[in-house]
Amino acid sequence: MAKTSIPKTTGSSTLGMVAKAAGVSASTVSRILNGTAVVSEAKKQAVDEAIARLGFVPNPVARGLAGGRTLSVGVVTQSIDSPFYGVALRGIEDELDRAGYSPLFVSGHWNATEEARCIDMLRSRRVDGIIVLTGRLSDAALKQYAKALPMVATGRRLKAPNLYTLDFNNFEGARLATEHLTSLGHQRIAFIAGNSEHPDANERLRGYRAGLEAAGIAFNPELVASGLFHEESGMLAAERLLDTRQRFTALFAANDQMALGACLALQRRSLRVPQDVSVMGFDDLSISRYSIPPLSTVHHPAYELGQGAAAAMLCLLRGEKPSFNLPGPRVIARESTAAPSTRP
Amino acid sequence: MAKTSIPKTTGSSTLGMVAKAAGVSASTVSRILNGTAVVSEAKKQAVDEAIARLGFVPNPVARGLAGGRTLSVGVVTQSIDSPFYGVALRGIEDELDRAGYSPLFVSGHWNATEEARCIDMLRSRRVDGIIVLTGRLSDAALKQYAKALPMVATGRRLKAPNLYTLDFNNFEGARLATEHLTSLGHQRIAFIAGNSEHPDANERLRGYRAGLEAAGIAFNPELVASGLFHEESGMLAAERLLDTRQRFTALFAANDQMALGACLALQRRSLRVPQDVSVMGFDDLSISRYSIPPLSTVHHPAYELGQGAAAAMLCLLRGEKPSFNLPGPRVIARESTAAPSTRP
DNA sequence: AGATAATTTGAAAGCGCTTTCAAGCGACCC
DNA sequence: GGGTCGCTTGAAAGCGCTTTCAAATTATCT
Repeated sequence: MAKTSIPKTTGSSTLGMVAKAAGVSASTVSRILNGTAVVSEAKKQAVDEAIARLGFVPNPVARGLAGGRTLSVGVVTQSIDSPFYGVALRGIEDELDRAGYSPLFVSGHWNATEEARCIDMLRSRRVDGIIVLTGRLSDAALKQYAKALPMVATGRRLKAPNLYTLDFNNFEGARLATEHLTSLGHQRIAFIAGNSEHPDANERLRGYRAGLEAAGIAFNPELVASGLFHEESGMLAAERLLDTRQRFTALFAANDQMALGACLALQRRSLRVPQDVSVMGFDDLSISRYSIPPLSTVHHPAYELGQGAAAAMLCLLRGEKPSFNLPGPRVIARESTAAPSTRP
Repeated sequence: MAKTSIPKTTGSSTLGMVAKAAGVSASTVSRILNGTAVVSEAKKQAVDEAIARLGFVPNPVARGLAGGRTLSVGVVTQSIDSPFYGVALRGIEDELDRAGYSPLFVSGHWNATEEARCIDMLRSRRVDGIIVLTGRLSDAALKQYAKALPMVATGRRLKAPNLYTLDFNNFEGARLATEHLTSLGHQRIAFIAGNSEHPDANERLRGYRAGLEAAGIAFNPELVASGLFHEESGMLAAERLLDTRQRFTALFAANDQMALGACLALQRRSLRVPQDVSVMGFDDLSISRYSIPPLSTVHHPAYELGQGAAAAMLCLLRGEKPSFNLPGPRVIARESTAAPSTRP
């Protein structure tokens, strides 16, 4: 185990002590700390020196009470252990940290009521702003919240004062995925959709249909099954698809987790991926690179999404207008997709 | 999208307003809120009614400043998007939530210095206690911190006032895994260890050796390669193992992620799992149930670990002595392990 | 030079809550 | 019946910081 410095006695020096030590008033120290006003160079020196000597660290709690700003931003995610959003959280954390802010993560569990509770809680904790990762809150509610606090939301496209949204192009991603499959020569492409309360799910379904259409393939509702974005549901959906006796040479799932579940279902029925059925996912989870076979998928820049959301929040906090371009979708062709075998 | 109630105007009523509305003093309201002292039933009624009518919610920031308690506990994890610790975080979140506390997650990135910074930060935010999920901080540092704040740590076994630790029996888990393999008839069992700065890594290696010994199999250092607990490193380690030309019929990796990476390496060399090589993981990540083939592993109760840590913290906070029994390790035999094929 | 405007600075009033401290008030006792 | 004790309650003093507001200082102008 690495050697660790013994914790210093809690930074319990206060602004008042710094003021006294530097021979100035508390207000002056505060002003220097916040750059709220011009202070003579001499005093600034003295104060800086005193701060260093006392190892003073401002107390965010007191700051929050007095000034209203806590240097913390609330993050409403849906499940703290989501493999996809987890990466986004890391992006948020990194970006916020750079600016001296800290995130406050809370989970809404895909439930509007709970998300609202989370937001109330965050507000009572006086966060300076709130980032909402997708979720089920209505656009109206979000706009309403933005009247009181800077808000950034992902997974939607909204314009409102004090609110910034960034959205990944799910439609285009799914269209590209489908195109990848059709260009390999697949004609009968099954689709495992996400649950339709999820906005992304519908966009991806639309993209799938657009991709088919572009290739002149008729949409066949019998080739579509629905899942809940996790492995188990993907497995079940694939089984249902298989049970319909509809033939298909490729299977596109609305996310990697369902694709992985589907692969297992195929394998259980002795169908080989990709020789018998090509499988395509969506999101590019880090695990997908190591599945067997490595999963072809659409890269979804989760880290950048989180980072961008945080950067936008920082802008809002500074009173600037954020502008951020999320990388577009791109197909990652790995080994789970191939041309259909010649004899069907 | 689900319909959402419009956010109520921020709960900006204060304790003072409640006091006035109920015709009592602020102190009385505070006492009722905290149960700090006996208050006549009549006033209690009046206050409760006023609280309800005004929709009053105590401001945790002010509470934190005045009373020192913020109803929040800091959680030092190593990476917010770890598939294993993510589940533990969920356990913490759930358990804390039940008691009205909220977690403050920060990432130490497996770096003692950074962990120390995190703890300082948490303390400056006046958390009521800190949970450290494994990590690299020295035991001494932890004990030191515990002098100032209740601490709970996982991944070690320590006795100190105001400090509670809970540790999973990694040794026994690895021993059981090895036993599972030997009892299937494997004699040549390779091992992918974790990096040795990680305490768990060493325990698991010990368990592997103990398992071998119990079966009367000599430990062969050439059959051990080292990884970094992620897929890529598992894949690389497996390749190194394969390159040594040492024969082995089973491969045990110190965690699931490395096991999954190893599976891919085997597949790339046209070795079938489990027919040619049995593979065993450790941790039982949710994904492992859906890998191909589904991975045999040792169940590590991450959720319960988090929950237990949180419960212990709540005890400490109440001034009680925590006592919590973590479920022991148990082998989950899935399809990646089988008896070795008769002709080697 | 005297007056006025522009700066720097400190005193003091909170932010919303907790927590002494002591007052108020019946009950209880000899 | 006066004194003591135990209980509920309110006033007031903070917690550590920000932010008016006004005083003190310096610069600027006629």
